[in-house]
Amino acid sequence: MKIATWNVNSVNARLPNVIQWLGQAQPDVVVLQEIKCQDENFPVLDLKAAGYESAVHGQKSYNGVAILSRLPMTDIRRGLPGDDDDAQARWIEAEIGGVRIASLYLPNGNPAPGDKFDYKLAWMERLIAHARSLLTTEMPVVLAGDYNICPNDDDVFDPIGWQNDALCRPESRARFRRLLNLGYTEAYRALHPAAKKAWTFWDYQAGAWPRDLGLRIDHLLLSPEAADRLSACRIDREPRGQEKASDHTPIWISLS
DNA sequence: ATGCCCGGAACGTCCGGA
Repeated sequence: MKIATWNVNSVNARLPNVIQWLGQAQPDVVVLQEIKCQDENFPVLDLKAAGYESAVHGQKSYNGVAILSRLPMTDIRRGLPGDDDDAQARWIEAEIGGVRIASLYLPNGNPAPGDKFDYKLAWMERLIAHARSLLTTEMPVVLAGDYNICPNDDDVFDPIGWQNDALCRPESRARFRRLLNLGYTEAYRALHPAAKKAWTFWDYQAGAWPRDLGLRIDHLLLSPEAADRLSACRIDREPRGQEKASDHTPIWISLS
């Protein structure tokens, strides 16, 4: 089972890139972030023609997450539990082929400190609580998406310059480590512990892509039952170099 | 380094992104 995550920075602006990549990479499941559209504007029919069913949790203009799957999806749940007043569409999960798979878009949190950083940290507390509860199902769990966290200094092109950014601050990293301490495995580092410049994001500005100044912020976290089946994890840089690219590129795992 | 870019909403520019 091949599972990918990709922050597409508007699914409608990115549709040709997404369709092409699906045909080339042949993932079974892709979780998307920043679809930037309401449910009724999600390109369900184009993706169905490409072989994928869609589960969507959209929002006007900002945020929005979705799951694309070649296999049937059941028990679809929208919204991260823990705050009924949270209107931001950043979480959707479904059961697919015996695996519970989530698409998450963790808040950016800048500027820090501030209200947005407080929201990020509070969202992470809810994520930790929900991730803990999912472990009790004894089903393989894959929590995939844009975490907006560089877990360590190797995951940012300029760790000193970014040390006070919400993506790198110790409060953000500490909560990410708490997720791992629950028993989750971060797939890329598990298989590539010493890899450098394994970026998944390059800013549109300042020539970040041609200069290879990036961040590693898109992650797949695996419960023990899923981690036991992890056989590959790769970052596919090719889509970032295309015309009209997203600022993120896909990262995928294979489960045996 | 956040001025540079990009998408959405909207139609002039601002917000959000990371």
